[in-house]
Amino acid sequence: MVKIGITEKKDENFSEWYTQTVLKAELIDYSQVKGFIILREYGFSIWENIQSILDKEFKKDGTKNAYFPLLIPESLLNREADHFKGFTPEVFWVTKTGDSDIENKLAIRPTSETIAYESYAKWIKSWRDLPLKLNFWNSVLRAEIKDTKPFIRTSEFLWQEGHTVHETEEDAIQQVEFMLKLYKKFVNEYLAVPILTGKKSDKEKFVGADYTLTLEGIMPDGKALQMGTSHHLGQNFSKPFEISFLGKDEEQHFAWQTSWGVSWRLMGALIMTHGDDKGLILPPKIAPIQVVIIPIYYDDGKKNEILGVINDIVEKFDSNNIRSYVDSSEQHTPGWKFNQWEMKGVPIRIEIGPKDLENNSLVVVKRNSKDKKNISINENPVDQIVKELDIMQDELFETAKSKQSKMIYESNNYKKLCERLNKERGFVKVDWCGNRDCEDKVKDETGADIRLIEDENINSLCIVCEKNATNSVYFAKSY
RNA sequence: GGGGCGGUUGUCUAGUCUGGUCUAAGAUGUUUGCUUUGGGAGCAAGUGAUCGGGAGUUCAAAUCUCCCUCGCCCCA
Repeated sequence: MVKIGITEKKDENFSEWYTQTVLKAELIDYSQVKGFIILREYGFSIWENIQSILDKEFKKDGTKNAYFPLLIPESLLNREADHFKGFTPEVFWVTKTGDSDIENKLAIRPTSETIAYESYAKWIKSWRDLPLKLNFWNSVLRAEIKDTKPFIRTSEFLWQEGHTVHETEEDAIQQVEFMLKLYKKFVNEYLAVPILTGKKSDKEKFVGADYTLTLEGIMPDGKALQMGTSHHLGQNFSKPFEISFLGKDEEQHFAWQTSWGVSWRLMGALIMTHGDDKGLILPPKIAPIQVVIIPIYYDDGKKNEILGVINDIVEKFDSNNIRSYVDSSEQHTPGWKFNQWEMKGVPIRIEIGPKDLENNSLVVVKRNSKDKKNISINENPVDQIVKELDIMQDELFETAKSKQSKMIYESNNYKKLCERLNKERGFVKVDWCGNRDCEDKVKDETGADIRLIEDENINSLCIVCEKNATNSVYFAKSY
């Protein structure tokens, strides 16, 4: 047999496996420019599914979509000093039009806070204008010099950024927490990826935020992947951008703000979490094609009969909102198609050939378990497949959860913490005093940082300095 | 930020060390025809590469030198 699929095993050479999978499943291709990838139609349709589900949820919460420009004047970008400092090393600048220099250079947006808030300041006059909740589906550019990886770290990425403005701090906090929960629910229920959630340390939070809430995935190689963030911006932007309103008390107040986003990193997490040695495995709820149907025939008579049966099934799939595809191409043998669609992660495959026609049945194969069974054409096969898709969605989540739980450790000994982080990777839960020095010490020794703060106000000792600890946190190496 | 490996046709690989046999080989793909189809079919003919880009050394460069670029891996 010629080996033309994925040639690396997921357990043995995870990085190479990942690269091959995203390329061979035709999710992406590389572009001519370092750090930039082409999202191909199959990959884009996964992103479209993510978009459409989240978009509905945002709108339910009263958030509306808008679009802001790609180019930001430097004067706007540096109005909030911390924010500017945080982003400036990775900003792409536009300095010319044609051959002429631009007098005031323009930043290609690394994120839209500044350009949006300039407008927000003009639009918001009174408490009646609040809350203002907008979301932008766009791409942002942040120069990545090294260690680029499709979906995980690229210089341009697709995402959504939500930007809300509120009358009170309580309202803003509620929004920040609401978005975290919304994201978590989506990631768990649709992507079937288990995550941990919590607060970022001051070192790791979004520059310009009071605090940042995060969703952290644990990839099969034990490294953390930040899969989304929700920021409480406090009044850090409303003050420099003068987003103020006349309150019910007839006084001027600075507004309270939030921003939150998820990117196509979610797709990276999806691929890493579920894939196997044969390629992608896509959870049914997010798969562009949920069921692929492969006809098998030896002569034209059977061919027409089989395609007829398939047409009936496809109609039923359509009316049940099941995304199906019939691979009736004649340039490949069924065996080739089996491998191809497995590589592309389609949850369920149906085979139908002369033998099945005789028995009045279909062969149904599940991508995750490779279980193969016959189901009768007469007994509502579509209903059965709908059920199988539901079951598979759950199975993928359960499998991912049990794998993830094996990579979460606790420790109360500094040496063991370092050993663990250096050797086995994974997340290690420890108690921490809240001091930046202790955080940096672990980073220096292991390369790991605090991925999230889980509990606050605990009563224990810091694993590094052994003074009073205030938080329990997870350390991990990260993408 | 530091280090290592690599780029040869759409894809994968040989050739590079030791320059000449390379007018670049094989597999796979692709096109046409026949034949086949239940786990990556077969035969035949055709197609496809300014050897990542630039400069240099040389009588002669895929091969040596320098610069650039893209990808991958390890470390921080």
